[in-house]
Amino acid sequence: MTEPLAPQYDPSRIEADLYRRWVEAGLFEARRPRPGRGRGRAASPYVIMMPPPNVTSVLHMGHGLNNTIQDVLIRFERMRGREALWLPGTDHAGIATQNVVERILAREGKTRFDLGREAFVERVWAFVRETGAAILDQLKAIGASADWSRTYFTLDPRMSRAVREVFVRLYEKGLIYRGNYIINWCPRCLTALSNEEAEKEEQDGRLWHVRYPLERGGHLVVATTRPETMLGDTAVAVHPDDARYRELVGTMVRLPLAERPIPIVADPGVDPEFGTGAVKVTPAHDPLDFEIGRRHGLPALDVMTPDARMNDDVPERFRGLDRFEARKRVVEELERLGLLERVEAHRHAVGRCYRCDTVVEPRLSEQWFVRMKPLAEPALAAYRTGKLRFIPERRGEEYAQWMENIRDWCISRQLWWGHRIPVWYCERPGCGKVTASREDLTACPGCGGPVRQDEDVLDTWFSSWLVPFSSLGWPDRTPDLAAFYPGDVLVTAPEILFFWVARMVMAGCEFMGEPPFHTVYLHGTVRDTQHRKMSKSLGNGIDPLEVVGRYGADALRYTVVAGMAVGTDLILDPKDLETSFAPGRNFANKLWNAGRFILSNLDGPVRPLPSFYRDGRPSPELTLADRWIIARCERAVVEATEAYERFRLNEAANAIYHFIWSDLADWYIEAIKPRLYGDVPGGEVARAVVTQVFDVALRLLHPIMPFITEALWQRLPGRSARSSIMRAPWPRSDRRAEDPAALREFELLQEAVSAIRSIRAEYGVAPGQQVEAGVTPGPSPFRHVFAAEWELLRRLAKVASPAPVDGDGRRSVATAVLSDGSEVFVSLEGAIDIRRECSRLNAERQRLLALIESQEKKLRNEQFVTRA
RNA sequence: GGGCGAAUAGCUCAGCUUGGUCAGAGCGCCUGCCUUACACGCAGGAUGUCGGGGGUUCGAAUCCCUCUUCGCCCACCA
Repeated sequence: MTEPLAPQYDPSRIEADLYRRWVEAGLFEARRPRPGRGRGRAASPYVIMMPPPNVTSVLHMGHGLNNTIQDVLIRFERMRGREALWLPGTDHAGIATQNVVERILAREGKTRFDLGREAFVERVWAFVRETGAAILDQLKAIGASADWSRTYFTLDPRMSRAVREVFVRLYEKGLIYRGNYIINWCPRCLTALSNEEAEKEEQDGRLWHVRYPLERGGHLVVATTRPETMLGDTAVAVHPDDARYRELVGTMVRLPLAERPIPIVADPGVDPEFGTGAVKVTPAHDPLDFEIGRRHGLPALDVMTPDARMNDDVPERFRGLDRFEARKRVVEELERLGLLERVEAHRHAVGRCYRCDTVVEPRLSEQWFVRMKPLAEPALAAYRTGKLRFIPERRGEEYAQWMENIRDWCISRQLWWGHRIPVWYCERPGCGKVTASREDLTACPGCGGPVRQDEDVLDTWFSSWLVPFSSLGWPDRTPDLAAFYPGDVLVTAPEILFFWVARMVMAGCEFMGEPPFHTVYLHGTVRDTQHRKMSKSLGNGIDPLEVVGRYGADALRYTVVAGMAVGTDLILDPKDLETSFAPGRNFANKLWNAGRFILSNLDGPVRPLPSFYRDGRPSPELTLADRWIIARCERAVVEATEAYERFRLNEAANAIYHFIWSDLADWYIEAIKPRLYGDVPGGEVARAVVTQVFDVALRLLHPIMPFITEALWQRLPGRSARSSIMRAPWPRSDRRAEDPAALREFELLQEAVSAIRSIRAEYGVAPGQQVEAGVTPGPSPFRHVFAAEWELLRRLAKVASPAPVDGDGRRSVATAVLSDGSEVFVSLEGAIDIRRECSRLNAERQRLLALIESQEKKLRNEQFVTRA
């Protein structure tokens, strides 16, 4: 324990070791409040649900940012005495994980169909077990103090129980239904996607104007962005009030290429302003067309295969063509037939698969849906009544808007990896019973006939939206559930506000009767210097583990916390880690060295001060510098605490940084050196004060920089490697410490010193030259200046008692005579710098002149008005 | 098409809710220092008409209007 501390702080030597000790001591594990065990009134627990990362994911800066923020909040509240539960888990992430394994299979020249469903799922399980949620271990490297003893996986059997329970309950309530709708289909993943999973992206495209020959002669021109879908047209629609087409309604056109007659219908969904005001209707490939088709009883003709090739319902020459290939061929043929009137550039939004970026195909298919409106109402009410708040606030309106316009949630996915839909169909002809069941069925509950389970699995979010209670044991009434639901804060990136956060609120309201948290803190996105989102595909990512390796976890955490204000993005330069993370590293090193200095100077006698105060007044043993640093410390406690409470983590970081570096290191430690060295009496008090203040600083900083603060804190007198700063109480604010007089007087001294220093700098005299007993090469009057400065630095600790009073009433601490005969006084009344004074007076004069001028102007205007 | 946010030193950003004492931080740059905790440091210094224009006010980075440029979210204009 007594090994000397290296002058260079080396995080790699302490971080892993400290983390292991924290885990071994069980310091991350939340204990359930045990009423009646005499532990006194337990504070209410503080609970954060970690957004479960994908099991197969690799740590990126987004995780780093997200989890650092959560860890800061958790550590803060834990020190404040609340039983803090940060509950981690991993998500099975249906599409993403299945894609990963399919890619591995592809390298072996196989597809999932070669293995078959059962073997494929087993293969994915093997993969997941093998990679072993490495992401969670990576979170440990950045210091995450999550309760690993409660880690869940969204495909665990206990989670499956919750999923089935929810599915069956909603089904029985009539909130889950199966239907034929246009859904977003990913032709590459071969599965349906929810609206949220189909990311809209503006893209330059074209608008083709195509002539559809009227059966009674002439043409009707329709505009389309996707000509290939015309092969599946079953009507043309116009607006009912559109005079141009009124008499055509009810007549037929001949669909080119497919050579089929199709009707012209009138529908209010058509915008007469757009294109030609006539729209081709393809009910199987467009949501609006689907609605029109339904209103008019039109057939839906699906012309594509699941992987978006033209199927057998199109003329033979198009069959098997990829949709974009088919588009080219269709356009070419139309052109040859003279049916292409014109083409114009057109910018429009296309949906892309959020996982593989493939352009989604709106496709008619039978899927399972959740009726969302009844679920959304209580979730919206929770926001409106203030039971749920957002930081930043404006996100609340986004949430409300989404809730108000909510659409049903397509929950079936044509994948194999996931929670299989707990629905069984009776295979006995004539029965056809459909049963949703909590238990696996082997026979139809209606007729006893053979049953077949639905082939599809549930959207991965169907398990994640239950996490706030399923991870605590729901549907059982477990002690954990009773103790830790509802939680407090949800910290996440805005991207998954609708995917996850909104749905968790809905599930919480529906199944637990209240939202799972009261605050949603949405932080920004990590971007590069060109404000592009960091991503693997762009190659502009920063590997947090590399940062940890080079600068330490504390430096990483400091950077992301200090670098981001509420509601803004975090910009980092992937090409210049030094610039981004050196401040954190430098700060850690500064703190380390301050600690080294303090610890190595505690050998001497320490006067244990039971309190710095006697009868509410500062003890007379405290010098001005002591009282000042205690007051600054008090201010830091208040500012940091308030900033943490308000999620202003950057403000907390800045306040603590400034206190430690500018106040404690730059001034106080310098000021007490003469006392510590024994040049001046009072060393024992200085030791007591500096220990106390340093202890507080470490505790304030601990949530942000847990490792270095722990390493230093354990070395303070009376502590051991077994004690942990994690269990140290949060510093309490003490109003007696505010001491405005000490602040004011010490600040005057600081000003005095700077004034003297700048005078010295201006005349180019180096401090080293002062050593020769006032003999300086510069103009001789300045030797007073040197003497004063050095004396001042040495004696900061002693000047609390009144200095001698000059003839004119000033209590001078230092005096400087300029070569022009003018003087700079430095006194406890005020540090007067002649230049500052002049500029102040000048500014005052300017202000008065401006005031007079504007008053005159006003007067003139009034006179003018009066005259007029 | 709607809604929202941002524009402050070379770079990354605070400050704006509650107008004056706020023009700031870190990095970078310049000068001088290896002063017995720290050169990942110390002490000084330069740099901004707070995006443009207008308004309210005795006074605006801060409030209002407008323009410009970026960015985000929502939306079934084929």
